[in-house]
Amino acid sequence: MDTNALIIYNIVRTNAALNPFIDAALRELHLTGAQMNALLVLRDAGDEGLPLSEIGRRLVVTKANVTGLMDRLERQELIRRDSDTPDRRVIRACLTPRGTELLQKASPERERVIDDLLAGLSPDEKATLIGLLTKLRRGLRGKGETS
Amino acid sequence: MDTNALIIYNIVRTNAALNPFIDAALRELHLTGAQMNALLVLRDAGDEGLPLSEIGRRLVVTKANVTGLMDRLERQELIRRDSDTPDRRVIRACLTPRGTELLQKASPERERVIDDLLAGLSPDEKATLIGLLTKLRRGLRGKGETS
DNA sequence: TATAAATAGTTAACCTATTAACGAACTGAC
DNA sequence: GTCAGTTCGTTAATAGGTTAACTATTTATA
Repeated sequence: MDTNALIIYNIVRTNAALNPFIDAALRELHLTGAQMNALLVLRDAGDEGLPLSEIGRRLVVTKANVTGLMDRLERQELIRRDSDTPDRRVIRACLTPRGTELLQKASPERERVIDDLLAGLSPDEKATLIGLLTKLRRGLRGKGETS
Repeated sequence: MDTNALIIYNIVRTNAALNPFIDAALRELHLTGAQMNALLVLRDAGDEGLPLSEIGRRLVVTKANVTGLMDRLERQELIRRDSDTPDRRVIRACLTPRGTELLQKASPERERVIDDLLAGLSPDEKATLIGLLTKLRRGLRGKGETS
């Protein structure tokens, strides 16, 4: 395998290797990674929540996917949809009290897991890694798709 | 966001950013990334193909997923299932002539796309990136899941 | 003002992935 | 030889992702 293919392989493989650890911490909360990310976006947004389209932009997923995600979070009563908006096309999602409470319980644990996973890298190595991945992504811009 | 969370973010984001480019090159072949990976595994295996369970191990996916993948590749007549095996539980999959031909057509293009995507990094940077991601993954071993 | 274009969200169909349950076949211990 | 356990593959249900087609609404323009 040449160097370039090896880089793609390493990124895909590392991403895949990290997921089970992150997911395991979420399972006892009956949440998936995608659901947690959606909840975190909503928490950062504050009390009024966000239009579904904006959630899609922040998560970099399609609006069809947002519909499904919100359906499943709504079924768990972690978010609610609010149609009472000035622009009547817009539906805002926001955390329920139950959703807020779940995040408060989950955040310290999440941080602990992440810190543990990356304990093998020094601060310098972490900075280098962030820099290289960022540079790689910058090199993708304007190459065809909007990523 | 602290450094550790930023690393996770960067890996997930970079992986997501790469996928559309890789996928776009596959679309004209009517293949998905998962299907291409399965075909590549089968090509490396040679003429006799591989048991479905072994394909799952190499792709690091479940056997249920292998069943579905093979179903779709078989429908396109790129692979075939062979039940005529010593152990009658085992089903081997192997490339059809059509599957082999498709890979020959696809490989140079795939390589070209990958090289283009990584043109922004110097050889030194590429080596460093591979080293750091490998080290990160090594740090995960023995931490709970088998990755 | 009427109409065309853009935007917001849903739905349907598909692919990839998971877990759980199952049947069929093999293996080993008695 | 039989029976328990294990392995192989399939199926079904669920989740996350996609694109394409659709409705409803808003905005811009002629």
